[in-house]
This record gives sequence, structure tokens and C-alpha cells, in this order.
Amino acid sequence: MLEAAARVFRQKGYGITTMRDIAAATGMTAGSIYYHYPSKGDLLLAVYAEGVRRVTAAVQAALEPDGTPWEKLQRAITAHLQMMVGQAPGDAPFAGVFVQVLPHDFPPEHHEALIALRNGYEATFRTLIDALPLKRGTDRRLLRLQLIGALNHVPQWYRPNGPRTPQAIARVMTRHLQAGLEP
Amino acid sequence: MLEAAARVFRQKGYGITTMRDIAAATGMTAGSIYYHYPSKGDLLLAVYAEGVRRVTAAVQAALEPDGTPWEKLQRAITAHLQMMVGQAPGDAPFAGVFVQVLPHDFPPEHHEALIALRNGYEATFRTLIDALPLKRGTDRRLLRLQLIGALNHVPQWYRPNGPRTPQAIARVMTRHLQAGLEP
Amino acid sequence: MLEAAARVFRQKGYGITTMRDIAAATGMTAGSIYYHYPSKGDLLLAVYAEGVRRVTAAVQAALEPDGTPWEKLQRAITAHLQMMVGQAPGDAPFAGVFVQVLPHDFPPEHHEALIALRNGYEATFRTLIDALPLKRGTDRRLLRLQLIGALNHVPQWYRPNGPRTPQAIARVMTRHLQAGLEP
Amino acid sequence: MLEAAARVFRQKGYGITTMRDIAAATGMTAGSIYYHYPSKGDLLLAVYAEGVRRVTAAVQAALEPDGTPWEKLQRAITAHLQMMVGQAPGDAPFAGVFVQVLPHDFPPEHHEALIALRNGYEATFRTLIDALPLKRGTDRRLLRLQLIGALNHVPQWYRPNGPRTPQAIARVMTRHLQAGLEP
DNA sequence: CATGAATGAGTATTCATTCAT
DNA sequence: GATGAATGAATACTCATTCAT
Repeated sequence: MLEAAARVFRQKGYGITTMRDIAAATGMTAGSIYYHYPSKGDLLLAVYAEGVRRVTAAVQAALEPDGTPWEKLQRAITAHLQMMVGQAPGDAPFAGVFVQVLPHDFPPEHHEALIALRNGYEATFRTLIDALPLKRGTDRRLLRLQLIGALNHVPQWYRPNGPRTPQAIARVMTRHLQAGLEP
Repeated sequence: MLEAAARVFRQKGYGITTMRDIAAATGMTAGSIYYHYPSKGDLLLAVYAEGVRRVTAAVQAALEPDGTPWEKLQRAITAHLQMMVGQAPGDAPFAGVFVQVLPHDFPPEHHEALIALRNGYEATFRTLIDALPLKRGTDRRLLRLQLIGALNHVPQWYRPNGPRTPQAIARVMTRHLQAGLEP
Repeated sequence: MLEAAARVFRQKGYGITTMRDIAAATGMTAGSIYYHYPSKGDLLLAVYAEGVRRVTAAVQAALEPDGTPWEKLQRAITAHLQMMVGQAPGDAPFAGVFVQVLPHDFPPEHHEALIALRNGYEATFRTLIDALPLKRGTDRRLLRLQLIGALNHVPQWYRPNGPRTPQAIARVMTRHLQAGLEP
Repeated sequence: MLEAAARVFRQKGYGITTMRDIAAATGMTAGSIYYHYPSKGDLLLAVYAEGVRRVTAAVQAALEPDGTPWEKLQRAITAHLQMMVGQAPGDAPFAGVFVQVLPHDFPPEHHEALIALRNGYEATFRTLIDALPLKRGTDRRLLRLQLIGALNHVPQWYRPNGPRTPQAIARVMTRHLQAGLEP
């Protein structure tokens, strides 16, 4: 059921999605959802939390085989993008909610929880970036935000049948930051 | 009037904003707005278009004093960010709509116009990036998307009284891409 | 519920009737109506259809006892008028919608259905008139339209406590057409 | 201007017609109409009154050449129908309002004036019918209502390019009532 | 657990009307 | 006389939510 909700939220955004949309996607009626979740906002939050859980798990799993910090970062990005735009039927919807649902869509009483979840997820990248050997004086926080911004933007332009795979995108974006672009 | 609408749209998002909110912000009544714009969606589009116009103008103006391609890019980013998060009472709201309003907030009949506007704006950056002297084989399109993603993300974490000015952010982000981060 | 709607539509006309009027007459709230009928126009159409059903049934029932074609026509007219202006608490409102609601009150997307219903009802009279033994060369279609026009006009001048009963009106109108008025 | 209003009222009915529709048809703006008529209802009433004036004049004119009472009635009906459904660019719209606008469309404060106008017009037919040599005991009032109902119904089924001209309809309807239909 | 029916607080939109210019 | 702009009351319709069954 959470999955169906995720699918709908990702596709249409929180505001436009109605409880009936979700109900239809789950094969229930709107009223029944309230047995499981007390409100639409709570349902979204549950979807969001599950999304964080899954993407985090996927990214962590990608770190397993050891490697240089840059390699690990690149693998993490690959995993992240695969969740975002990949075709995995189960996971993709959850990850997509990350990007299609903006903070101000959330009911105010959930803002705090939302931020906690975001931070929790970004912690993974914080760790990865902190481990990178970088030039002295690099602003690692800004680097992280620069990277995450670029990653979250991918679903807005990514085309499943386009020339770039998530893996390729990860490789190129990593290289840009690693080696720079000046000849 | 467009300005007031922009302010409200940016602050609350399109879906949650009510015509009465906008009316209150303009000092009119809700009905009066319809004399000038035929629907809420059209109003949003008008705000968006005006935003594109202003940001484009600001970015173009920043290119005036000549310089190296990288300098010009950095100045463009600075201008872009100043519009996005700056305190200029007139311009900021328009630019913010860029980021706070997602495509699916728009009524479907405006999607086409929306894409045209986005493309129009991004053309400025395409030109700037095409002018950069880069390593052979660089995927300039991906670079542009990476940069724009990072820029559009800034308003989500930027704090007006924080330690980083738009100028500083622009300088650092540019340097990251220009010289890379490996020591 | 249809009955309450019919009562209100007949009394005030489609345009002026508000969903809240109907809701009040049914003991519900305006929103609840939409659970049963997707729009005001659909509700009107449902009322109209039910009206056709009832009037047709009443007219058909009146034909049962056999008789000459003219007797049958007269009985049909009586039944029709009793439905239109009679005090039967259940049926009258439905029949009244026939007359108080003009085609252009209907939303355009229902025009087709409306015409089909009208034709369905008038078919009863077509059959009755076709069975009449008439002078050679009589334009039976025009006769039918002449009759129906006269009948539909009755509710506009009928007074419940006036001197004429539906039965009397039917008898006189039939006689006029049957025997003519020349001495 | 009255003519333009008549055209719009006839085509769409009172309720659906907006002041802007009428304004557009007259080449003015909505506000300007209020210089000439104090309200939409008053405008409709003015149209209605002008309609009565013109139809009455046309019917009266048709009576000029002397003839038997039945001939005069038939000529009156012809004139009436020609005004209703004819192509005369000036007159037709006014007459049509007669039929397309039902009493309950009128604002209540005009009901009285409306009834007076209707009665005034029907007086012409009252006179004509009173002059007919009829069987003893004929209910002349009911006859008049029967006839007027049939006439008002004509615009609902009349097709300009159909087989029946107003003149033919008048002749046949008159004959039906005059001589009856029994062989 | 699930549903169908109902609710009521919104929401965009319409439109007759007003009025300063 | 005419207009553009504004008004505000009304209105159909939506939708998260409730709840008896």
C-alpha cells in the first residue's frame, strides 16, 4: 500500500494527489486508508521515511566493496541515481518522492520530522565527502550541497531511453568535481 | 500586482496559495484579479515569465564587463544567486518562483509554455558554458545540468544571515568545477 | 432525493436553483449530492429521465382499458395533465420539470441525451395519433406537435383551484381537434 | 442595442446570457449598458416589451384586408409565426424572446409587468377568437390557450429549411381546429 | 479491516453592478 | 455617453476526514 501511495505521490506531487487517487491505486476505498494512517500528511511522511530507508540501504550496500574514497562516492552516487530514475519497480517510486515533494508541500506539523529524515539521509554523503582527500580549505559542506543539488535535479531532465545511464552520469559528475574541467 | 503574486507563490507554493491570499497581498479582492488574468494558472505563468525576464536581464547585465569565460560564468552565477536569495525587494520573489514551483504545479495546458521559458533561460548558461575552454570530450550539456541543479538547490538551504554570501557561493562552486578538488 | 431535486427544479428553474437549495430539500449538505451525481447537470438529467419514466408509465397505464382510438388519446392526455399539474405528491414534480426546464438550461454535453428522452416520451403520443382514423392527407406529425405544444403550455396557466380539472381540459381539447369548432 | 440584446437573449436564454455577451453584441462594454438600462432585468423587460409591440403590430397589420373571422385568425397566426421563426433580421429576435424566456427567468419585481405584457399581446387573439362563429358552449378561453400553447411550441421544433413554412403551419393548425379531424 | 455514505470547510471562478475618469 | 477597473456576493464543485455498519 505504501508503494502504491509512493507511486502516486511521485507522479503527481503531494498537493494534487487525492486520497481517492491513492485508494484507487491500492484497490481500496478512500475511507479505508484511515485505518492505517491517520492523515494524508502522515501517509506522505511514511512514504518519505520508507524512501529514506530504502535509498540509504541501497547507497550503503553500494559502499561494501572497498575502494578509494572517490570510488566509493561515485558508487554511492550511482546507487542514488539508480534509485531515483531507475526502473526497479519497487524502489523507484519511493526515491522519487524525495524530489517531487518539496518541503512546503508538507503540513507544517511534519516539517520537523521531514528535516530530520533529510538530514539523516544526507549524513551518508557527509561521511563520504568528509573522507575525501581534498585541497586544503575546501568548504566540504558547500561541496555536499552542490552535489546533492545536482543529483536531485537529475529526475527533472533524465530520460529513461536517453544516452546517459545513471552509472555514466555518476562517473562524469564525480570526475568533474574530482579533477576539474580546465584543460 | 505580479510582484505581490510572486511573493505569495514563492512563500507558500502554488497549490496552497489561494486567490484570496494573492488578492490580500495586492490590496484587491479575489474577483478583481480575474479582470487582469483569466485564471490562477495564467497568473502563475505570468509571474514565471516575468521572473525569467528579470533573472535573464540581471545575468546578462553581469556579463557586461569583459573577462575570461570562467570569470563571466562566475559573475553570472553570482547574479543568478543574488536574484534567487538576495534581499532585493522587487526581484527576489520572481526568481524564487523558479525554484519553489515545480512543473506539475502548473495546469497541463501551460506545460508547453513553461518548458519554453525554462529553455529560454537556460540558454544563457548554455552560451556561457559553451565558451569555456574545457578538457577534450567534456559533456557540456551534463555540466550545465549539474550546475543548474546545484544552483536551484541553493534556496533550499541558504540562510540570509548565514556565513556565505551569494558571491562567495558562486566563487566556490565555480572553483570546484574549474580546478577540481583533488589536492 | 431525486424527488426533492425535482421539486426544487420545477419550482425555481434550473438556472436559479442552487445545489444548496437541493441539499436543503433533501436534508443533506451540498457536497453530499456529489457522491451520487457527478454534477448539477447530471442530476437534472436524472430527474428528467425519471420524469419521462413516470409520465410514460402513467400514460401507458391509462390506455389499459380498451376503447376507441380517440378515447384512448383522451385518456392519455388526462393522465399526462394529471401528472403535470396534479397534486400527487410524488409524481408532479418530475413531470413539471418537463415544462419548466428548457433545453438551453441543460449543459451542452447533455443535449443529445435530452433529445433522446424527449423523443422517447413523444413516441407514446406518436403511436396514439397514428392510430386515429383521420381525414385523408392529415399531417399527423404536425398534429402531434400542435397537441404537445398545447399540453406543455397548460402548467403555465393552470390554477389548482380553478374551474377546470385535468380531465375536463383533456376532454375539451380532444373534442376541439376531433370534431372541430365550426357550428 | 435593444435588437442586439434580443438576439442574445433569444439564443441563450436570460439566465445564461451575461451583460458582457450583450455588450459584445452591441459593440459596447458592459458598464456602458447601465447608462441606458438600470439592470439586466430591466433590459430584458424592455426587449420583451418591444417584442410585444412588434409582434402585435405585425399581427394587426395582417388583419387589415378584411375577411371571415377564420381567415383573419389564420392570417394572424401566420404573422405570429413569421415573427417567431422567420428570417426577418430585425423582428425575429424580439419575437423569439417570447418563447425562449420563461416567466420564472424574470426577476420577481418584474413579474407583474411581464404578465401585463403577455396579457396585452394575447388580447389580440382573444378578440379574434371571440369573433369566431363557434359551436354553442365552446370554452373560448381554453381554445385560446390551446392555440397559444401550440404556437409557442413551434420554435422548438421548427427547422428553417424544413418542409413547412409558417404560412403552411398556420393553415393546417387553423383547419384542424376549424373543421376537426374526424373523417 | 473495509466500505459507502455523508460532511463541511474550502476554492477557483463568474457576473451583475458601481464609479471615477 | 462610454470605459476600464474594481467589487463582492454567489456558486458549483473538491476533498480530507468521519463513522455507522
